Amino acid sequence: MSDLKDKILLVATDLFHTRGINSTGVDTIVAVAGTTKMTLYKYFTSKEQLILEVLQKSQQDFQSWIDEKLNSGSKKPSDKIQKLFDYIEEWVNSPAFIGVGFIKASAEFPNEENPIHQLSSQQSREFRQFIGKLANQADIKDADGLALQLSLLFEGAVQAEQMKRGSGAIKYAKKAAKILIDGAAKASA
Amino acid sequence: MSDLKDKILLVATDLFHTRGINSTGVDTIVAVAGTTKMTLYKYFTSKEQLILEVLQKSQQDFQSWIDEKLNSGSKKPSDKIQKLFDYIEEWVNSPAFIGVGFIKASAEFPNEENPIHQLSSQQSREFRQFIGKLANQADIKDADGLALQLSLLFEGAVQAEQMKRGSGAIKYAKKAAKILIDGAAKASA
DNA sequence: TAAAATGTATACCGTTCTGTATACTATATT
DNA sequence: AATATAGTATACAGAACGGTATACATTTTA
Repeated sequence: MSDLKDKILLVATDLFHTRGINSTGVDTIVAVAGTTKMTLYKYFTSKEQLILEVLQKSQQDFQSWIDEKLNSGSKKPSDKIQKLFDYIEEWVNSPAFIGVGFIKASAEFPNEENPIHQLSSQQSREFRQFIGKLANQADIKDADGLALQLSLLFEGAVQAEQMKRGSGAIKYAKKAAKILIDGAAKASA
Repeated sequence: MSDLKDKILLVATDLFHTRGINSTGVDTIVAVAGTTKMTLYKYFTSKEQLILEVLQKSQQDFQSWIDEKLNSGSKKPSDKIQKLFDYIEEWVNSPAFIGVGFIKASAEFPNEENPIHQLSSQQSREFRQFIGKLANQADIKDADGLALQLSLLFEGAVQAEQMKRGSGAIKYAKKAAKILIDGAAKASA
């Protein structure tokens, strides 16, 4: 992949998060990236395509990071789901954290027929299913139900953290998650 | 208050939620409201002012609705906080539900110096404090902590419900809320 | 060395955006 | 009847938007 395409993706990701997607013009993106519109439109057929690729790359990066963390720790399923929010807290508190793409994108593009909304919705669903798989392997009875609850905490905490950095939202989300997981584990015994 | 100002506020509220704030032009608003830009700018000094008033009115309406519900039921504090998510579920499942303004607005205006972001942030904080007051009256020990957790569930569920209507998110949020409330109540005994 | 690919620079097109100026009409109020 | 008030209709200014056309420079490849 070209260096410039990467640079454009990186810059766009940052600008979309700090200024909003609709409020960020392609002129601004190329200016910050140090290139021109001609180059941008060589790699991306449209601004919409650029947005979609930014969303995809962001989610892939996050998912890879989480996967690696989970694989480097305990292999026991019940440990894994317990550790999940510890890793999320670590990720949210890292300086590189700028938010979750699909949460913002679905707010800026509420129309369900919009491709950007559809991708956002799909990413949210996939992350919930990922949690569900962890819950299932940990032999939790209503794994899908717990996964939905944990994803609500996750999305709520990220939202809160974006509204005000250092709000401590993620810390309390983690505590809540542990209570819900323990409750669900007990119910399955 | 003028009929037309009310109508503009109503139409703007609806359009902002269904199409997004930045994606809704004042031309569209006045066209749907059946009036002209001259009239809009007689009542609102700018689009930003209109957005701020829409946010304020939306939150006031919601808060009034919740207050009334809580006052018409049991006066016992521990009942009140237990009932809170029942009312929220009723509200989310009502046909009139279109979302929570401050959640979307803070996503579209991420800059913390922006007045719209500031109002959104304040409204989120006020709602959390409202839950905290209920928790306090119910003699829950870490009332603020529980309030934060419940607000995360609230915001997460509304977010999820907006991504896909009928997702059942609010139902599971309610279950999670009951678990967290019971846990917090026990800890204070 | 010739040609192909990659990127830059810049001007531009058509559209849409917020916001305003101007002139006109209908309705109350005094 | 005279006058203020509320609203309409419409045109337009000035800027920003997404996207394209053209011409040129640089590097890679064959």
